[in-house]
Amino acid sequence: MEDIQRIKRIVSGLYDQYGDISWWPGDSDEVIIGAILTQQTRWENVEKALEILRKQNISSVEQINRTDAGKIEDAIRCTGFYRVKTRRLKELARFITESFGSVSEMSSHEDNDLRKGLLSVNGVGEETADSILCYGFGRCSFVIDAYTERICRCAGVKAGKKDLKALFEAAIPCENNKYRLVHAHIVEFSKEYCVKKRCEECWIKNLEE
DNA sequence: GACCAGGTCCTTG
DNA sequence: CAAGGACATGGT
Repeated sequence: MEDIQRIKRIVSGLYDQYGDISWWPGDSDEVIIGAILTQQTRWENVEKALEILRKQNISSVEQINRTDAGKIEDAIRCTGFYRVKTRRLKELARFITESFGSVSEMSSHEDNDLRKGLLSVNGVGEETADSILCYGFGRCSFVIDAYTERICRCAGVKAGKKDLKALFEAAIPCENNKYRLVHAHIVEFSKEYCVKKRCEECWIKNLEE
């Protein structure tokens, strides 16, 4: 079976299993901040940090620009890597302000402009950039993470990690809600089966028939 | 106590 | 280019 076909089956199987779920809600500013905070970190800890940031009025890009690094570090400590993440938040916020003016002004730019810009910031890799595009700006930019790769390996997809983004984008109709849903499904499925090593119960490895 | 989490960057070979 | 380490806290 072709890779693309396998991926389509994964996508529809996941939808059958989980249906419509709400995942990573929040305005553009919070998604941008959360995208940095969630790097290599459990989402529950990110939520705690976001709550603290909200209470302290540091939950927008503009406020990140204005707030002392030390104060941000304290607020996001529970997400780990808090010094690097503070530096990344600062650099990203400064970049956004300097090259776009503001978060709302980013909306008028094309996906590719935004993506290239985001990727030029130290600390923003592909997954972070695509998360911001998909969940923060409603674009059709598919997020590939470690789980996606794992599931694809498990399903017998031959393409390497680098090619997965293009494959998923070819397999999914370009509707933002589908994009966010599929990525969400992959994460939920992975936590439920791969992480808990319940591989015997996993249908992904039997896509053939 | 060991091991991992919704990554990314930097250094080495 | 691939592999290995650093970044750090919190949960199982």
